[in-house]
Amino acid sequence: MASIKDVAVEAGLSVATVSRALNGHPSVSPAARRRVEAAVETLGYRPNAVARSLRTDRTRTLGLVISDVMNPYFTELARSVEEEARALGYSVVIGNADERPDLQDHHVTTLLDRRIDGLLVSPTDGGSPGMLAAARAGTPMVFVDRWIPGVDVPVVRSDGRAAVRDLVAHLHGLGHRRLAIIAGPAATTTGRERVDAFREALGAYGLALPGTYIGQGDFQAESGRRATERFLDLDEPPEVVFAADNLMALGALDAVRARGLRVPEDIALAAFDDIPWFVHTDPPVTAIAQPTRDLGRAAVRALVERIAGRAGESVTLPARLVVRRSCGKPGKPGNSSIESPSPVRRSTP
Amino acid sequence: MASIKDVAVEAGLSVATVSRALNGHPSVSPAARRRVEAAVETLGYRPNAVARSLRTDRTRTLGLVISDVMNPYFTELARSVEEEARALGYSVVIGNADERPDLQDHHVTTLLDRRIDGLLVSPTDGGSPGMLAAARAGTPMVFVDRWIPGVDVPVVRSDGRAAVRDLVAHLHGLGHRRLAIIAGPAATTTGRERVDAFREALGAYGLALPGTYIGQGDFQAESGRRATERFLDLDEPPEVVFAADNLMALGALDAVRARGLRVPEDIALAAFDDIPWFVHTDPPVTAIAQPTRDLGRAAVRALVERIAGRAGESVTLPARLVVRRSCGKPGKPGNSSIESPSPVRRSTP
DNA sequence: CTGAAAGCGCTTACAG
DNA sequence: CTGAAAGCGCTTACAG
Repeated sequence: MASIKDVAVEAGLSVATVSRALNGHPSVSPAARRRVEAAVETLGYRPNAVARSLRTDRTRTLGLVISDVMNPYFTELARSVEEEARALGYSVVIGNADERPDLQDHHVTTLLDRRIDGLLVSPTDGGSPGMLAAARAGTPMVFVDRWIPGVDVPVVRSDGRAAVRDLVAHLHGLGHRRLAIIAGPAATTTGRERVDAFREALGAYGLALPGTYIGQGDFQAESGRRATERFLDLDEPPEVVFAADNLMALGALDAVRARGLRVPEDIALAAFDDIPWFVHTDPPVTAIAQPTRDLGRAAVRALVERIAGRAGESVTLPARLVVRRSCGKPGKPGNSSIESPSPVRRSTP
Repeated sequence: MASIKDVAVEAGLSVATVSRALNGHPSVSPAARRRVEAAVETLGYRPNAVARSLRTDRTRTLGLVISDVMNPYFTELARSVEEEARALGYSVVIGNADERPDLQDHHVTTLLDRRIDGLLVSPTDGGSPGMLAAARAGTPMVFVDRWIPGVDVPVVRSDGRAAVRDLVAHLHGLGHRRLAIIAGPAATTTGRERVDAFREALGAYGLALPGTYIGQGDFQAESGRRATERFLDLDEPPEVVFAADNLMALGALDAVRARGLRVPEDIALAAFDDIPWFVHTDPPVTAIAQPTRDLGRAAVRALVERIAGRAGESVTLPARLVVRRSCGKPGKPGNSSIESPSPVRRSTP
């Protein structure tokens, strides 16, 4: 592969001048510029980004460590992060932590070893040692979606509190009184917050959230299945199950179906995180939608600010309720948005 | 950030000895090794992978350029690629081409500039100039899922021919005679092959595949919707729509539902690529499942072979039919596998 | 406007 | 077993 030295020889110039021409430095004569261009063309030369990074101490690469790529929410987040980064001249390298602290550390370490310019993290499980060390060491960093209290890093996330209130209003309006939740890991902020918001919203209606109605999940489908089975085994099973993410909702659907029960007739279901498939599940699932694209964009912008040595602001965007049919026939759901995309006909009248 | 020089000073050794200790070179005294370890520990030293790469001309990084991260099939592929790569000591950088040749070239170029050791590609649209140039230039490369005829690169893919035959047998057994397909881009191998396999399988039953029953899609949901609308507008609409990927099937479901029609009563639906959600759509979708994990693993292994200068073998794995309810009441579907995961009860008896 | 030289942080023959 | 030195491919003060 041709190096800058080859280009210099071909162009009859020094590597210094070639470098300057390549980088659009002003003090290069038009003639030299033309000869460099010609040489680059004939040699098919491409600058070696590794060498350039070593010299400049910048890689123009961002790291993104997320908890689970297979989760459509994170996939969409990753996509919008890459788009915005590309627009700003950065590449992004994704590390999939799979909700495992050790894997999260593996990726953080690898990324740092490769000298990425900044790190976007949705921390698994209250943060892993390596991740916390990186934050302390002053690596430009921004938390997305989840964050770690007490760590001085900007946070870009969405606030589901209002949407959860809308959801509970909707459920209460449909006559439901025994509401359960499948929570995410208590070590994650989103795991805790969604339970807190749910409990608080129930409180406004004088409803309690007993321990038996809190299923412990890990944001994976299988845990949603198990938690739902336990709910169904109770002497007094809940009338509604609210899954704190879309994968646990999938597991809940599995469990309900496996018992030959129906949603929403036998038990209602709602989920945090809206995904395209929820329109087509049986029944379509009522969900809380995050402004995922905007979150990704804001996170990248904040990180690039940090890299430039500026503050990088935290951003909180509201989530919103999307009512479908999985909780029963829609009533008058407060200030929530109602989705009626087309002349939907129910197969069971 | 501490460099190897700092470690050398701290340990009272030369950088050469530190480097050797770090790399597990045999000719380092136990005493020196201990001092290096101690120095590394106190300084929190981590080798700079950029410098190492420049020196060794290897990055231990693989590039993966796929056509659409949001497609669950590719997400799963990416995941298994990363897993296998990690097991072999490689990182992987993913580029999302979004079915756009220009974006594919952007990623290939960026990846090559960063001197990745090898490239895994699922080519968009018959290949982009930069990608073809990379292949000619001898970059270690392997095609996954899709490939480009005439380009001398190992191909790891799955063969859906037998599964498509099983599908057509299943459909024929259910009494369907007017079968349509929503094809992928004709420029992609998977776009063409699935139509060919379908036509061939129909031929075995003396059924034709008229042009009006071939919808031109682009593997995105929206194109599935449009193609389905056109089918439904025909004087004699098809009885079955076979979508060549899962996203176009989603679009087809949208279109059918928007007209107030039902699957499978009004029109049957099947899809290439199986995904977890197909179990929970209304109705559950009959699909052809690829051995995605195995494909990812085999692709990485072939690429690592190539990087090592060896041949790297092409691999073709069979896909298989998974019968659910979207084509009508299951009959006796030849040698296909029938999925009945649990005591499923149909809500409409 | 141009070039010679230093240096980024490593690894690795070479000599001892 | 260890160290001095060269060199990977760039960029960038410095001098002219």
